[in-house]
Amino acid sequence: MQLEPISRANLSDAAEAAIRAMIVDGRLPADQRLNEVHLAERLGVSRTPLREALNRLVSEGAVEARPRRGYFVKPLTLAEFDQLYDIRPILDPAALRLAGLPDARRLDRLEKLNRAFADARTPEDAIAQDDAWHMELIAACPNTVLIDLIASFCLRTRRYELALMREKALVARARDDHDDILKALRSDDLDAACLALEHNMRSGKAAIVDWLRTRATGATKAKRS
Amino acid sequence: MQLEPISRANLSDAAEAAIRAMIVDGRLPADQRLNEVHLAERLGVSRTPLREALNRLVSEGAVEARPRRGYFVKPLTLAEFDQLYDIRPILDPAALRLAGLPDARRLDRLEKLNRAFADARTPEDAIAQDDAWHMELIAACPNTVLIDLIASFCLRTRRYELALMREKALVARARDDHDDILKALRSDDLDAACLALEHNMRSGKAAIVDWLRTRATGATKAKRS
DNA sequence: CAATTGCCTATTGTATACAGTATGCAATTA
DNA sequence: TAATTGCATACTGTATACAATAGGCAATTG
Repeated sequence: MQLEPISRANLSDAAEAAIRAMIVDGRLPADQRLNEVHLAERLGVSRTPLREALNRLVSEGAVEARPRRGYFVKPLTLAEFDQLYDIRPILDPAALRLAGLPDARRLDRLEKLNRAFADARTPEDAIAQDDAWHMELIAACPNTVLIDLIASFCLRTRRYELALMREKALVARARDDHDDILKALRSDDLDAACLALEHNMRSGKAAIVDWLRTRATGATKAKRS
Repeated sequence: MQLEPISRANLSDAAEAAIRAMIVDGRLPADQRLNEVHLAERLGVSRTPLREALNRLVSEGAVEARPRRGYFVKPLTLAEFDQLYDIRPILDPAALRLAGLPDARRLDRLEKLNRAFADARTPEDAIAQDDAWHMELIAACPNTVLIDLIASFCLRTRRYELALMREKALVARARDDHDDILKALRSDDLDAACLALEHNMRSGKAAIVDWLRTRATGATKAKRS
């Protein structure tokens, strides 16, 4: 018989997930100082696993560490977003090229994921489905380092995408983009698929850039944790 | 007057650097278990900063963490190297393209660095100069996330390059590669420079792959820390 | 009154103590 | 003798105690 090993929870991982969720959905606003003692109390863990969690979030880019000053929620900036989204259209098509044309089973899964994406009720769900779609697209890529790298970029861009999705529903356009990519793949045209993928990432970027531009920058005053 | 702020040492950073050095130069062999208590004693720090250092090395890819089992020196594998070096020729030319043609001052610095590279006495020095050359080449790239990413790949590939350089001196070929890139840049031909850069990375890869293949894999038995 | 300096407090950096788990060995049983 | 089980031990995961530093406030001085 086949059993999943029961998850013996690890406090650092739990804290990391909890803090990331609070940052992503805005309960911890930009530039918020993260007081170790208060935050540890609120999460019901000690400072040791909390600090491990914070350090991982630093390497993920969600939190900034100023030595001997503390940890702060990294604000969303047009500059960072611009840079993150200039990298994805480099990485993703390269991964797809290495993956080659997907087999029939994967194509079916991609169509199913795209429908789930279109039907998503919440922004959180939509982004999760979109990420899942893109990861499935390149799942056959033999370069796992590249796959991990792309996955880490998914996490890093999530805050931006969520902030946008809260205001605008851009799912329809992205779903059509995905359909275009699938169509090219079904005609065994890898080059066209890569181009469409690049276009998908760049147009997604343009939408968020517009939104960040119109938004009054800053204005989120830091309060105590 | 201009003063450097004196470095108020941070034990985590110091430990991180010390452990990385020991891994890179082989004092800590592959698959070596890193006992927290022993290693902390040897470095003269407590377990807390040591663990922070180890966790950072994990995200750098030099160390592997098995939950509740401990930390281990990640062995060099052909598979990982293959993947790392398939990514650099994607990232570096993209960064160069974003950076555009370098100005005269940067070209001069590049030639100077290339001479220092050719004159390097030790493998460590040669690799440091090579990395410096590549980072200088893309220094004008406005995408700092991409630059940081490439820098992190430099660190991750360093162990492989050092292992190779210890046996073979491949500096001459790489120096000529660099010269080719510079020549293209001086003729204002960005496309040709990007192509030459890609070739430089791929041929470097081929050399190390050959070496890893001929080497008897494994054979480095793990001992206590 | 402005500027500087010294002290106080809050907070991070580090060390250590405690708890729980994985691994190896010995004892036991068939 | 082989297999299994219980136990001892060493190690990681977590909590907490201690040390050191940064920032603010007040006192002092010109």
